Amino acid sequence: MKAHQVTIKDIAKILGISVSTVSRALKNHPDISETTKNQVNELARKLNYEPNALALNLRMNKTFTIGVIIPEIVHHFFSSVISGIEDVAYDKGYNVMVCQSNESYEREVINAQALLSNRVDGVLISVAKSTLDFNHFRNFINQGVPIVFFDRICTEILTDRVITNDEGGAFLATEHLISIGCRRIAHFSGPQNLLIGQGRLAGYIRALKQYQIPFDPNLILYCDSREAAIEKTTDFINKNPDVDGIFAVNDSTAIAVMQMVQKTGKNVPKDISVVGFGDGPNTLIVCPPLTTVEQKGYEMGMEAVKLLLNKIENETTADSFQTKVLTPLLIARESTNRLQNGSANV
Amino acid sequence: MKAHQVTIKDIAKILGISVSTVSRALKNHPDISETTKNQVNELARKLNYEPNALALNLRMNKTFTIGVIIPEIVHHFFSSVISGIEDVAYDKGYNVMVCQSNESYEREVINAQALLSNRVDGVLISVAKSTLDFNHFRNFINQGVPIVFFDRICTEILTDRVITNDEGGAFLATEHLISIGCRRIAHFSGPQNLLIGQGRLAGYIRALKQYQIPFDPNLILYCDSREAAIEKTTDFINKNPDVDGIFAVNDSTAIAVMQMVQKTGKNVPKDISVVGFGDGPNTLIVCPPLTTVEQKGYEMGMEAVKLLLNKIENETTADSFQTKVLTPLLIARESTNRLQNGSANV
DNA sequence: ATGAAAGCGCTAACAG
DNA sequence: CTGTTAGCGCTTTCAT
Repeated sequence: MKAHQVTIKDIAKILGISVSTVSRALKNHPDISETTKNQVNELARKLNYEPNALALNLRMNKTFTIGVIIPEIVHHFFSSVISGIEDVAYDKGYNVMVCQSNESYEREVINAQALLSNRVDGVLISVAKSTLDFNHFRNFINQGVPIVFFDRICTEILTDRVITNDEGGAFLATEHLISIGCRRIAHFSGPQNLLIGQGRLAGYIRALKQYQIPFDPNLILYCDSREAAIEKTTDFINKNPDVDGIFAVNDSTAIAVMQMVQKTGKNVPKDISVVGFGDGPNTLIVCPPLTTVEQKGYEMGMEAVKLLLNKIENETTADSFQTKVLTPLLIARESTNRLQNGSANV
Repeated sequence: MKAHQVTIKDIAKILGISVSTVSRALKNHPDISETTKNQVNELARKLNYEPNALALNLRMNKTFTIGVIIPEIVHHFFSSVISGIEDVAYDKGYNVMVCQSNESYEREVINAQALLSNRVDGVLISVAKSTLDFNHFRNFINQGVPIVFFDRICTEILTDRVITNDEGGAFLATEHLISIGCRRIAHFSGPQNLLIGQGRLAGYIRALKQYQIPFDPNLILYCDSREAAIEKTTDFINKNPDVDGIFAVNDSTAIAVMQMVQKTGKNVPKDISVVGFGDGPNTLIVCPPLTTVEQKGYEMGMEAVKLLLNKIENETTADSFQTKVLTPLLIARESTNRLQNGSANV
């Protein structure tokens, strides 16, 4: 069914010249006469000629395509990252192939294989929660395909990386809670096999230490999704009625926590102040608006792809790897505002 | 820099057999002896052989890749669609190449060219707001590459389509406002060059007619984003103080409208009830939770890619096109609940 | 059961 | 300035 796609051979035949001349004319090679160039280009346009990227890629051993392996597209942070990746890649003439792992190790392996098979020039990876073995990533290195990890990085493989300073961000969040007077601060944490989870917990602990707030392990609860928060918050609050501040590992958890706290009749921020992490669009919509740590997805995507393109196009940088750390800022909103009577900040 | 990727030639040389034998062994061709097959497969695994998809695609004139052109990835609806596309495509052994138009016609054209050049087997398209000319899409048809439009479709080109029944959804939304007692209902509309904008307006008008509510063109305001709503709502409410219901073309507009209405001191839903369209995650988070029309992005993606794969794999269906219409449902929440005193529905 | 050879569309020496 | 040729990695007739 596929119609015959026009090739340089067709153009050559019609014009009675050789394919190499056509090829060169199309590439504006200086050797070719203006007359020929014009003829070729005109006919190419008329026939709707589209160069066959497959043939080109095969010949050149270069695809101008970069792969992305990401846990989930339906997620404000990750879709922002993709957007950043796409915008930069597009400017440099690269295509992007996005694969979702859906947080599944098996699917991540298959994604990696597909990208390898398609001979992408490089790969950007954010690791799935369930991934514990990293050999499918090592394959890229072995085949000479550069990779860059972002956000959910893998420390076992030496490559470029882009991360948020999670520890620092968590410190800011916790420090902020302390500064507004909270003394019994809970942390709703992420999985501790992910650096993100570790870092955010570490920042929380460091802030407590620095301000000499006693650290109570009972105030740490593994809870990193809206669903988990809805399930666990009420019970946690009942068991720890003196808690006056909560720092959650991400925004959606924080928002759900806030809503559950409100359901118990307590006031946010007066009784319990809440801070999230991520600065997604929901933070402005929820009531009260959520204080959070901004996590710049779009910029992370841009930085990651820049590092990757640098490796792809610069042979010289092959052996030096860098880790780019994005420093997050605290965005204070009503969910931690104990002074005024919180007018909704739209 | 790129390491030499192992080819069937390498395997053939090492084993002292021909490439065709290797090729056949790898494909489990019945002609090949078990011994040879085993040898080949074992060596392939040992050498980390990955078939070169480029060569295969070139040879077969088939890429097992489908392209997607979408206005914006950072958008709950569209990222859900992509997710649906990916999941089905993945099951059928296809890769997905996602391109964002960023609502720009020029970029859409370039995306189309890139996909054409990469010889994707088919394309899924949701048209950019600014697109008025469709020849870049006709190119696909001319080259025998099937396309399916979804959500933001193009009626000028005859293809398969997947849409939401926007008119019906808008009717439901408006009818709901009428049923709770609203009589001065405004519509914050989308651009009228998009069918979506047209359909949602049409449903609104039909509901008014059916329930004999006088239609007042002054109550229709072009306003389809959070930013626009923040800018225009206050003024609109001041000029039309008797408005008691608002149906907005999408959720983010509806949410911003609600927040602005609240800022004027009016109560939602008592004074003004609000309905959105889309059922994104924000609808549950906002206060009060937003009544909306559910728009199933994930399913739309699944349906669209199914239609496409059917066209790709079934020559017979080449000339019959269908339009799949997803019927939306109304999800009633607190933003239109005038009876009780709205306990937040988490 | 296996091999030789052609060809997918394109580029790049090399030769004139 | 243009043509000839080989080859990228793979599949597939056609031989044997």
